[in-house]
Amino acid sequence: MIYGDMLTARVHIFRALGDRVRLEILEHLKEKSPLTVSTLCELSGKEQNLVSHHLSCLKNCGLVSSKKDGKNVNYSLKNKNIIKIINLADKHVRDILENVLSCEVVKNNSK
Amino acid sequence: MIYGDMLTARVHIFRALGDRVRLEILEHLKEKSPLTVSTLCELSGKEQNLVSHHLSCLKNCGLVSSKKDGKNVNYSLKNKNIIKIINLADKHVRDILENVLSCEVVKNNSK
DNA sequence: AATACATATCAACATATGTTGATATATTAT
DNA sequence: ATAATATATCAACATATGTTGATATGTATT
Repeated sequence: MIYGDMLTARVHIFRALGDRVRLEILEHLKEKSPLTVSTLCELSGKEQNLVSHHLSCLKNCGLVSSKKDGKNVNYSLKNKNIIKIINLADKHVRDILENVLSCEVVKNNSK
Repeated sequence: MIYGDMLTARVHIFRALGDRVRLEILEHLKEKSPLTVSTLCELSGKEQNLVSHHLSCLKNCGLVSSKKDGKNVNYSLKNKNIIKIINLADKHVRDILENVLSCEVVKNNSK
């Protein structure tokens, strides 16, 4: 069986990923890294304090890294692993959609 | 940019994974599938209503499947993709640990 | 039919979490 | 030094979520 600490870490990672605003931030960083906080605010249309708050969560969970540059702070995806996790989640969603679409009952009715 | 629906689906999947009890259930199902609700209760030491509740969440999110067998209900992991996602999360945790351990400052101090 | 067993569901409560507004900190420019 | 900009943090509120206890549903057994 798995260690309690690893389980806790798993929970934290998935919780960090289980928020719309944070996923949007990651999506922007996936398209272009690094980005400043204010740029992320513009792109997401969210308030600065909210974006900062979520960025600190993402950073605590090791999903993004930050580097100070003057009065700006540049955020980047921590590594490619995060993209893999998100892609697998997307694949899962698509697989489930396929299951639904392959339902025989629906298939027959829709003919 | 990603579609809103896909983003919502992502959030749901990660939220479903971001709970200790649900991850424990998945861990048990990873070791052995299928398992009945009562067996999962014994293994996890949780109440039946709680386990049922979380199983319905896991099922809604397509992470487990169920099959009725008399008065029992057998639950299984939906597919191998879920194991991959969990493994990637674990890898991420380990990667972060490695980052911490490779910190030069700490290295020098601990010599 | 009555009972026991397995599972699901509901209401209520406690807690965690996201959001907002205000404010603090730090850096650059005037 | 002062003002302006960028970011972080805090308290307070609203909402979502997990948990618990009670109950309902469905199946097998006697």
